[in-house]
Amino acid sequence: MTVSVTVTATKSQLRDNKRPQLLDAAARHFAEAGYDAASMRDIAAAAGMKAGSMYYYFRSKEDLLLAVHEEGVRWISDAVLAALEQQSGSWMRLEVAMGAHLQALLGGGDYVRVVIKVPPREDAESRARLIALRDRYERIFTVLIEDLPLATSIDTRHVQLMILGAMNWSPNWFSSCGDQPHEIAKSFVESLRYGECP
Amino acid sequence: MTVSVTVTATKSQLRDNKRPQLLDAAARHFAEAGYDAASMRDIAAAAGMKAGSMYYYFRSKEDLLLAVHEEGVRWISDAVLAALEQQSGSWMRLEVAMGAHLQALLGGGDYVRVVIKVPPREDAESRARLIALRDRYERIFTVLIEDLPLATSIDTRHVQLMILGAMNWSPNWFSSCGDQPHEIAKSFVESLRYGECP
DNA sequence: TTTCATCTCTAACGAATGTTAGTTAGACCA
DNA sequence: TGGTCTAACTAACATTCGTTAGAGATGAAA
Repeated sequence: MTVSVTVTATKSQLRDNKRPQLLDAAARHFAEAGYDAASMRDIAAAAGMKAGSMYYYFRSKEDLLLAVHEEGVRWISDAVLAALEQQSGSWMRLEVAMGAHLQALLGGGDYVRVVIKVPPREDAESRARLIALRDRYERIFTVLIEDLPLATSIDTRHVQLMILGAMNWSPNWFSSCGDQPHEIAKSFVESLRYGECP
Repeated sequence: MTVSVTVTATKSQLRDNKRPQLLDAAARHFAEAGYDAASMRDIAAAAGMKAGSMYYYFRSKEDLLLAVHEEGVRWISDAVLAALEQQSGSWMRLEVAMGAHLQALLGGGDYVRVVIKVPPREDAESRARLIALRDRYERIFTVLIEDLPLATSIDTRHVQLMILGAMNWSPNWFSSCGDQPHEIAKSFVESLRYGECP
């Protein structure tokens, strides 16, 4: 019995073996070239296949993008939630969350880069579901920001938009910056916390 | 001599010069669909021409994008510099500059949206020149931020990256926000100025 | 009226695209 | 051994794309 179980497990592992490579290749190409400029033939070649073979795993190019998106959202969510565990102090919690977000986005994470840089098409079937996924992720920051002891005149909604914008725009300049993701997070939080000099 | 000069000038003005309409159509399509998904045929149709005719005005699609970029940078630079005239007070100057930037970006400015959302291709010939143009524009904010009386521990370089990121990311959420560009600018500045409650 | 530059169109080219249909090699099961 | 499923391939299909060449059309100038 155990033998047969082991065999089937091995079999199903061998079976879907190239799906991860395919997703990796897609994530890399989408992140670097964008949706249109990343051709199915290029992605397939990077995964060691021919273009037609991909349709055994994914029904369409759009499906491939959606799969990458889901993986990316899961990845960054896990990273941020893990970083938040056992952290206390509202400012420190925001800082580690931002650090994890920036690390996931800038530290070579192709999947996350796709989530940020390559939005699903307007007419994509599962667009609504993906946007809902992303909204739920961003709600982590809603809570973190509402916990901050900010000056009463400040609109926390706008603070959140500012913070997410600042982070998500960072791939545009990071390579020529020199600082580490966590240093950048710390600096961003400081700018928010200590504003005008007394 | 002057007569002939005047005549040729009048002639070229009287001529049905569709270059501006062409640029408008290109800006709109690039802004809404991105570079690849905006086809020359669609752009031409929106300007009341056939695709082949565009090549009388522009040598290539890439050239068209570059022309839109230049126009966009000029537009937003003029808007921000005009808003800064006769404004005093470092915080107020930052606020009006941000308000003008956001207004140009969110108030239906297709050219500016292209500058922000559609970067020139990696292999584009004039990419360096355009990046230089944009850098010069962003240096307006370098000065504005260095003039702020910020807490000494704060890195003004990161403040600038945060502000530009917050602004340039705004097209992603603006439509479902409800606030006006200038209100958003004011709110962003407040978040920076009055941080932690005393 | 003829000439000439300006502007636009038509028609096509070659390349690239996402996708599909049919096939094949190999592993597993009865 | 024969039948079945998996996973990949080949070869093409129908579009669409940016771009070009050459031919008309239009209006000003000579």
